[in-house]
Amino acid sequence: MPTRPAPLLSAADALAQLSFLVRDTLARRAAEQDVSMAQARLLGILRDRTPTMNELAALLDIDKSSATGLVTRAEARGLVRRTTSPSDRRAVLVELTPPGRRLVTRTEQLFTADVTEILSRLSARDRAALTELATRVLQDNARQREIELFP
Amino acid sequence: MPTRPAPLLSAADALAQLSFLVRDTLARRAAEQDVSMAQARLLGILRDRTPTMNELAALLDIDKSSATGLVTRAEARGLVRRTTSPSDRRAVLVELTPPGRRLVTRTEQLFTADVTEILSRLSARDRAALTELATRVLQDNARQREIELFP
DNA sequence: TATTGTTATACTCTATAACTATA
DNA sequence: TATAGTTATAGAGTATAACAATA
Repeated sequence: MPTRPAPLLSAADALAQLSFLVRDTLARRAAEQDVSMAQARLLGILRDRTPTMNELAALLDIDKSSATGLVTRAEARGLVRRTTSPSDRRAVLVELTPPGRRLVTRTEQLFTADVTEILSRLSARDRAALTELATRVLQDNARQREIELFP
Repeated sequence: MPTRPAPLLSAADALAQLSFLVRDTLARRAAEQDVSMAQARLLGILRDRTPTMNELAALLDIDKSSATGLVTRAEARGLVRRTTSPSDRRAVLVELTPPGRRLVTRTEQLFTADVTEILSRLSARDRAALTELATRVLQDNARQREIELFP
């Protein structure tokens, strides 16, 4: 087992700065497609789910009235669509349209290439370790917030 | 050497979601002190500098008119103060007030405690590994962009 | 009565363009 | 003329509170 040098950043500083780096990378790719960060996040969530408006607000951690506006603007651009839930006529399901899905796919491909580049100096083992540790942290958090990390 | 289970998220997904988690955590603590994410970022930058309005806009990567509004709102809350540059009467210097500095310090302490909690399910070894890997990624990125990670 | 979603309203943050004061 | 900063304006994103429809 190789020993590692002591980190020069605290855990808090390292995670904060890494999050800014990742965020800026994603924001740049989203902006290339004329989509804001909030819209990109919305579309990313809808990639694998068709949540109700309430569930969507919980997943985005915003108020349901904010989710209404976000979805309305995305709908006006033809990226998502509203349907009425068959099981509860009060509930609204939100799903990607084909153009919305294409945009998500393109953004994802570009962002994945960016992350590959960002991690390119790590060994394959270290890349896997970083991904696995991040996933565990997210799983712990999702469990605590009682939301599903893997839909 | 213990083997790790294969991650259920891709590196891109894991880093994207982790960045949202960290950002939301910081935003929540800032909100507790009635400060937005943008205000918190502004105050954080002013912790170690007294830039001109122009330099501030560059550091925040926003338009100078946006910086004007940001500083005006922070000034109205007594968190920052404007002074005229002695060397150029057009230029405005922005600096923290004592209450602004106290707020920065408190927010930093709270955020550090949050990160400790977020990582609490990891072993000490895994926490150190995550911090060290994140730091290496940031160092690699800073080197490539010819920027100093540690100023 | 409780829940789901929308609307009305207000504030923050951001950008573009036009403007003032100084260099 | 050029630069530093502000103002006017507009749009996105967010929250709170009140509301309608459904359960």
